[in-house]
Amino acid sequence: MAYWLFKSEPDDFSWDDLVAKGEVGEEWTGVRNYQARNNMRKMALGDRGFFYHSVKGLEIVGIVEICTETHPDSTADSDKWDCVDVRAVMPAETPVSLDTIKTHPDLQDMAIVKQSRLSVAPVTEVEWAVLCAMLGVEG
DNA sequence: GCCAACGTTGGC
DNA sequence: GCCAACGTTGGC
Repeated sequence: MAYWLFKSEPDDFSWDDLVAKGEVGEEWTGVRNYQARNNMRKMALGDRGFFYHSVKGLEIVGIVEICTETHPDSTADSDKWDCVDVRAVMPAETPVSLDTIKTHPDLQDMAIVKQSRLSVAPVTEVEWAVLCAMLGVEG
């Protein structure tokens, strides 16, 4: 299984919005960046990810699961953009802030530190384990 | 194929 | 609200 990080502005689509969608989840639409799209193309059913609030909050607030295969983005006006559906698995017991991530020695290579604009990014197994422990959740 | 101009993202 | 970083566009 692979691990990922999804960023969203809470004013646009928040963790609570995803929780409200329940087991069915929601299409992760609107990605118009090739690198982020390519990351989504590598995702598989059952992969897990972090849900991060950008702009407002600046912290990881929950765990999501990829609940569809990659499929065309229904909101795109061309056929080159794909997405997956994600559903909320569990909230973070203790959200982890960007500031904390930036100061943790094991998390310096994360895209959120090095490439802040990438909205869908891969997470390594080590990063996953470290962050799950900090979040107070079972990876 | 290069690069300047422009638009968007996201932290501060 | 500002601005740095980055990606995309389009003229040459």
